[in-house]
Amino acid sequence: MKKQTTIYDIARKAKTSTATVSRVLSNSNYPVSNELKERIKEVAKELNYIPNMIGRQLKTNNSMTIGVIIPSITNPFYSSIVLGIEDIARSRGYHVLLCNSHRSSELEEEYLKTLFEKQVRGLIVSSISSNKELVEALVQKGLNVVAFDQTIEGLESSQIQFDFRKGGFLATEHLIEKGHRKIAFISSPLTRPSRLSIYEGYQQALEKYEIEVEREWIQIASREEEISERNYEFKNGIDLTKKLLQCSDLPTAIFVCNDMTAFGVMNELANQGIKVPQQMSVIGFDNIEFSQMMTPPLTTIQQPDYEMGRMACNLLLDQLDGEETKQVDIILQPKVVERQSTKVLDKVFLFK
Amino acid sequence: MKKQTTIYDIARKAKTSTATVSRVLSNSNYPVSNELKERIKEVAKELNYIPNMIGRQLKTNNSMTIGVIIPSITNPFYSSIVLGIEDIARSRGYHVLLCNSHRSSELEEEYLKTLFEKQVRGLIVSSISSNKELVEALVQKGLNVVAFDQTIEGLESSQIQFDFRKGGFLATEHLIEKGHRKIAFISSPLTRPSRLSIYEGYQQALEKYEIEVEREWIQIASREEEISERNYEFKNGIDLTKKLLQCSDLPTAIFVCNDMTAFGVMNELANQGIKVPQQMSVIGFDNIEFSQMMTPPLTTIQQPDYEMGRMACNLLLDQLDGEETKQVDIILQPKVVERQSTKVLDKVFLFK
DNA sequence: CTGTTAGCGCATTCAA
DNA sequence: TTGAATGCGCTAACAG
Repeated sequence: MKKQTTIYDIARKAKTSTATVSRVLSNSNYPVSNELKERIKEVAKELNYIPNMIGRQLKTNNSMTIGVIIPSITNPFYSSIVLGIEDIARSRGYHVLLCNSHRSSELEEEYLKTLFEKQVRGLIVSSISSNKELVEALVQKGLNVVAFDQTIEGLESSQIQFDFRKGGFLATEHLIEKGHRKIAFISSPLTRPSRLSIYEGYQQALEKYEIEVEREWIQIASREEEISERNYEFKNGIDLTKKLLQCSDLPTAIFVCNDMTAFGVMNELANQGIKVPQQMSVIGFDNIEFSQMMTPPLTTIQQPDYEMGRMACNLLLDQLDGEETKQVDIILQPKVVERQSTKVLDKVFLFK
Repeated sequence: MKKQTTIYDIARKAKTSTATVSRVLSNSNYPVSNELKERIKEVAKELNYIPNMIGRQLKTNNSMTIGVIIPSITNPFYSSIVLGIEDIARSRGYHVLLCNSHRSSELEEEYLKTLFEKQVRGLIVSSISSNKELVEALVQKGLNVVAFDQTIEGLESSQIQFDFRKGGFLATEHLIEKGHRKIAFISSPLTRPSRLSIYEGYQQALEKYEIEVEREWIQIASREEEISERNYEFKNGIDLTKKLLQCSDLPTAIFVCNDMTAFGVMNELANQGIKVPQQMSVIGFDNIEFSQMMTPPLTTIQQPDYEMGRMACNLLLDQLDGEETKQVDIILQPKVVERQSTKVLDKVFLFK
């Protein structure tokens, strides 16, 4: 990188001081005569001046940058959230430093630290780590944090939660209302609170309607795949469905913990010649953009990704701009988006 | 943000100088006695010291950060590329500042400037803008750039190109080899060189095999939707297919300029009860992860997204680390990934 | 081996 | 209205 032009160069050429140049070029409202103002701007343009924000940051201790940590950037659910965050950040003059934890606690901690070192003014995070010491330490040091997706219990910061338990309940109830009683559950490992809640919702619905379910119908992946496994969830859906289909007594409906996994489920069902929804109903969770693009379009639980991103960012920037650290705690409500992957149970199944 | 502990605080408490503290904590290999080294580390831990990279940056003029500009973060093609970039960047100790131009030239220019202001050491960009003045100016100022996807003609920097024309040719030829002669083309606006090349490839294949095609079979969207239109391409596919299906003489196969649009095409075909591939063959372009998840899985042209990201990043960092600005120009080759959305034309169609 | 000092680019206090 | 001077946190040249 060559030596860049600085305000000093401009000051010299415009025969004035760096102070005045700074005042003009940083749009300060400090009074400067119009004549001088013009001259400085002219010289700046002439020299192709582009300010060095590092200098400004060091002085003002205000980076106008926020950090975002998510588990997976290739999962459309998260990329939609990031889009929401970014849209708001941009409109309010902030920039986003995006980090992809790859579902790894170690990477998450590393990023957490780096973001702080880079002096981000705030942080939006879907934490994967059960160890919250570091986040808490940073909050203690004055970092503003908004947690979403995976909420961090006891953290002194704003949170955007989602009622996963109710979502799990609604999904299961939707199937029950369609006449299903043999309802399978396919899920990634229950290592995250969100997934555990979904599972609880499923169980609660079964209980409420006094339905008993075969052990084998509950297929939960045992290991969490970390780092660079790209379509991990899709593959997971395929594998778990294979296992499920080995049961002697098959379910008539499957509730899947998220849409990406549900795509794997549908894929394997198609492979084995099982028609959705005629022979098997499938309901997902998240309502990512792609769920409407599937054939058949996937019935699922709506989690407003883009809006969550916007909300999280607005919350954070309100805190940053307002100086006051009032904690807000929001719980978003789920709803069923019925499409064509679920249907009323055929009588032939009912009396089987 | 409260006042953070600095090396000065540590120096005072450890009864030494900031220079020595800096030497120890920045892992310099400058000799410091073990005893003092230990003491400093201890005090640093005690005070929960986290270095301020802004200070270091201002001094060393080395941010260890690279910028990335892509048109859409929610398009899996780009998010896979970003994943590839990020994986390499991380492994080589760099960080990524990601910007989403929303297919807007203005936003792109704004980001370009901001990234430079933030002192990124290099830039990986899929440029949407036809005005390359700003990029060129920045390159002139010493910014290292690697362009991909949309190549920037005449730019003094490395490029990772893709043979879009050949890809378009191969896709069309694939359909021709399956016996198709009535081959439609559906595309987003041909405003980008990449898409124009795909279209040329399509035309060349038709010419080579002496095939004439109805005007109406070539459906190209007229306006490029910018900013925050999330599933723009999907919708586009739906709209253009609707138009196409109004033709009196229908094609037997459709070549779509990218997978996302192809999803819209397949969706609308399903809606109108037209079976893929029995009644209509569809081939896409890109081979994003989701194309394998569709029913039927989409036949498409492979563009190695993740690997392109890795390659671009390695190229850039080689330049940065090596000091030498040797320009590399790579043209990646396309290949057909045959899945189940295309099939040999039925005789019933042949003799119709 | 250790400490003193200068300065990276900028904004801001203070004095004029 | 302008300019000189200071310092943000850190590293590096230099001196000891």
